[in-house]
Amino acid sequence: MALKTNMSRGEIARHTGCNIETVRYYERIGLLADPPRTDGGHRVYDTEHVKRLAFILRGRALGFSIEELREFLGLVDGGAVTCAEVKSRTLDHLANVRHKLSDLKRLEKVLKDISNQREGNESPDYPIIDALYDDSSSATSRQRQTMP
Amino acid sequence: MALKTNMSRGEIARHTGCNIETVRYYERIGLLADPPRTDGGHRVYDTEHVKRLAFILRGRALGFSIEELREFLGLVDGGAVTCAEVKSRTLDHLANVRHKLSDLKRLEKVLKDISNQREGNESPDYPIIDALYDDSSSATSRQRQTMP
DNA sequence: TTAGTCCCTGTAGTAACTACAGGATCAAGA
DNA sequence: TCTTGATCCTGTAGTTACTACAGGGACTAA
Repeated sequence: MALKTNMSRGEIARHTGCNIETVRYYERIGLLADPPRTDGGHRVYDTEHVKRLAFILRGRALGFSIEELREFLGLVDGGAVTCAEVKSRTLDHLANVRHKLSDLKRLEKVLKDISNQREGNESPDYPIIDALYDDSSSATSRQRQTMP
Repeated sequence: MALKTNMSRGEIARHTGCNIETVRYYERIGLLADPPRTDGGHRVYDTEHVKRLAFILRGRALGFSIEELREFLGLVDGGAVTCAEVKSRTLDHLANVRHKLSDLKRLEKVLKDISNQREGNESPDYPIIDALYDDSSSATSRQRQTMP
């Protein structure tokens, strides 16, 4: 369906499936720009706002912190970073994303195995934990989910 | 390297790369079991604790909520759920995981493109946002990242 | 023009950590 | 064995990322 323009705050919240208070929060902390208003003071959002909000929400669902998303969006907005910085940060993010990908793939496999096996038997110890655990994964090489 | 047993709280925190207070928090809310103690009252952790903690931390980094992780761990511990419930929840989680996978793959592709292109030029609008945005992704079909 | 729904702002609560204070325990070295 | 510095203990309070509520104003359909 085509995306309606000139939406209210409630409408973009409903469209993206988030709480209206979350939209408000992202505006307050500067992650979403303040949209124009009607004469009466009601906010009016366009498709760019919706896209940006949708991006933030999915990013959050994927475990990126607000500050990481601020950086992603900085790449878009052309913030006060140099070209070399953009490249270096992008590569950092890429490594991070690839780690998450491989973790998720292992988890997917285990869940698929469980749902295939399980119907009448009761094998008690699923390898779920092992799916996201390997001995080499100690500490420092991994990124944190939620900033300093 | 082989995993040391009988670790202190500080040691498992260091080994998994998390804050010592986080370990404490997970114990307080019952996500990690209370380990045995020394005569003096110091906690003593074994490899199972470490694995479980590592699992929780990665799960959190992937955007699963504490309650979702409690369910995953419930599958392991054989909580008070029926076999049919286990299956149904597993399938829910699987769908959720696959959504995250496809989102991450798109983000990976865009970041890779950026890091390949970008060196001297300045194409200003990266398709980052479009990577995690598609018009069909309205609201209700998506799972939330952080519980009711 | 009024009734109902939605939006406005400010403030306060919750989830998931994170930090700090003041004291006890532990392990290594003298 | 004693000391000393690092680490652990408990309790409490702060932070991040939302979420909820209250009291009043704007918008729209009848």
